[in-house]
Amino acid sequence: MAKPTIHQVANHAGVSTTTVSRTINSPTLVEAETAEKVWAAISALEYYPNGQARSLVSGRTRLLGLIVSDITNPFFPEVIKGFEDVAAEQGYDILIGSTDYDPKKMADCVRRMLERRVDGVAILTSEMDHLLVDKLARRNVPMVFLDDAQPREGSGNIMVDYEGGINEAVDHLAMLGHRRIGFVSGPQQLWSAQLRRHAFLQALCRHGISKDDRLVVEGNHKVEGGLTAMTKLLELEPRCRPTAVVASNDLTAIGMIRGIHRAGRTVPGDISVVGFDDIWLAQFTDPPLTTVRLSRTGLGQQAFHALAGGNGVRGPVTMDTKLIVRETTRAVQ
Amino acid sequence: MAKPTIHQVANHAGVSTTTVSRTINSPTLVEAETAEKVWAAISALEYYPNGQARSLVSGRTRLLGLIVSDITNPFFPEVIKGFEDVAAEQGYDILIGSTDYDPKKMADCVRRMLERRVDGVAILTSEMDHLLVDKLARRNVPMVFLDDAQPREGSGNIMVDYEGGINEAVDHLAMLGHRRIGFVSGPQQLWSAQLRRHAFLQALCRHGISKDDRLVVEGNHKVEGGLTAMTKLLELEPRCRPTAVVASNDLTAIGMIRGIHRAGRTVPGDISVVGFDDIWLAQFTDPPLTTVRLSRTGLGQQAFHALAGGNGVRGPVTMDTKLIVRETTRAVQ
DNA sequence: AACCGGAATGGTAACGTTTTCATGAATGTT
DNA sequence: AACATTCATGAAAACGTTACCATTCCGGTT
Repeated sequence: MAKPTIHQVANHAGVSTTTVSRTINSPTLVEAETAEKVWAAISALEYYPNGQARSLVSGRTRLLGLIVSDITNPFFPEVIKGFEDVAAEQGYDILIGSTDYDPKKMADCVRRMLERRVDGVAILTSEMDHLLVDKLARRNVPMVFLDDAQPREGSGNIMVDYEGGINEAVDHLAMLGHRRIGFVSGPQQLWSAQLRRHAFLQALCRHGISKDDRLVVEGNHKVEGGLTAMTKLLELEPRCRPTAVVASNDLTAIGMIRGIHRAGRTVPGDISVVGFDDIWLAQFTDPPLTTVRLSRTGLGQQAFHALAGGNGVRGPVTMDTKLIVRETTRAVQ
Repeated sequence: MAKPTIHQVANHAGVSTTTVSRTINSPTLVEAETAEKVWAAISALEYYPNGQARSLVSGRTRLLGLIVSDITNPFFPEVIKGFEDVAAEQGYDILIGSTDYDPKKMADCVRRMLERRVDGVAILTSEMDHLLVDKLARRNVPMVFLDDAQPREGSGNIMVDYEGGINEAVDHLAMLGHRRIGFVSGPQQLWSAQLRRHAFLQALCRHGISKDDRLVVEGNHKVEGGLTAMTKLLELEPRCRPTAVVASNDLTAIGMIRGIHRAGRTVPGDISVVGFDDIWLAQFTDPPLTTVRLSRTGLGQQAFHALAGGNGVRGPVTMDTKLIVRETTRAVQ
């Protein structure tokens, strides 16, 4: 009684298992009266179809893999939420795997996904092994990546329009009269970090501001990296010092604000700060952070659609970004 | 070739499927030489056993459900991480479900878990329907809860030692000379919020500080609730106003700090603040937050062990808490 | 009256594993 | 030398579904 099978339901309703299956999956094929009996039996026995058996025969698991590097990074939970919400709506379940930036764990994730026969997998982590990806490709597992440097044929790729948002940010700062604008980048071995840095330099160029290498320093996309990078910028002699800084992500921006405060200066009084991502907490920093928003729930949704959306054609998708002006930017004195 | 079965492997190695299965699952039963041939075939064909088929016959899915209310709440990602890390280590996969505080979505989660035949489910959300829980219980699905008000026979329950940590916090404040200590609670329909509030009042009592109802106000465990609660506390006439406040969680504390700043006062100069949880970002508030730490990765690990740990006996477990002194507390002037 | 077509249902063979149970071959025991 | 015992393997029966092919029954054509 604990876990009734389709046979028990069939018995209880006095029909064949085929009919029960049909009642559930293609209701039009069974007479109303019979269907009623079947449903009665189903709820009487509290029958839940066995997903394993189901997908064994159908070949589809309605299971999607989602690989992220670190769920603890404030960037990811919202991505996951977006993905999961729309997946659940469509009857898909999701299998989460985090790699912790460890190739070994990454390989493990892939193995698990393969054994579970996921219907697709979204790989939202930056460091990925080509051999592993090929392994998935060979088995025709639909895939989607985030900011993949070398997009693969037949795989989805979600591209973020870094240029758009960062341009807006620099526009905004230029409009406020800033000419010495610094940038704290992410780790440059990260492709997406390179993209952001490049977008910044280009925006600068567009405003006819000549590049000053001392104003571009490398962080690590973490709070602590932003803090030390800022300290470095503040050590410049006063006339070189930036009056505004753009960060490669919000965590970095938060670290930078701390650095500025720690040096006894104020934001935006002395220095304006612009972040990137608009993580949830950006609105709660002190003062609230002006930043470029990248919709992460939207990103999750796109990732889902690229995998199981509908038509099955997978191609590149662009996520656009837009500047959210809060209180860390002000006209230069 | 795309998805080789155990038969193909058997053929390729010139043995029976039984032998292949044994090579994988109980290597002692097969001769070294044969095993070698089998492994060669396995890697030549890139064979991954089909998990669905596997668990269909074995009855175990090695799949664990994890239901949370909102993955976006900074409390959860670390819990998930703790849970997932140890689960992966033991060869379990996890199925994530979030309820968004919506009973309908909760019911949906339960149905999905049941259909997937999870080997156990951790329900880390506060609002849960008894009927749903009974449904799981009737099917003998191992369960574990967080701060369950009415622990069920045979189900695990993880209890947080709120008293311990909050006592430490009040000790700390009393030691610094504070006598008028406020508390901003969580929503009182939440059992765990009641527990925290109660722990605070008891700690106060222990220090011979009489309760002042004006100093205990209800928040909502969010930043915005902390802010408005604090505003309310600051409206008290100066001689009643608290010199220190304890928050029911860190989000609330962050809101409170903002409220204090907004009123033109300083932390900890004018008012000391203590949070609860020690979410990741607590160390990055300005100034860094003194708070009571509750190890969330530890919590996730406990949840896993309660489900699949080993001996199979499930009972209550206590998570202890401890004060982390940072920079939002100072001796009263 | 014989026939055809469709609608409703049932029987059974897949799906890819693991788990009996059975079979030999080899080793050890008396 | 006959007989247990272990060891390494294989054949076939599960596991719970769905997909395919019958079968039956009925109303409608000719």
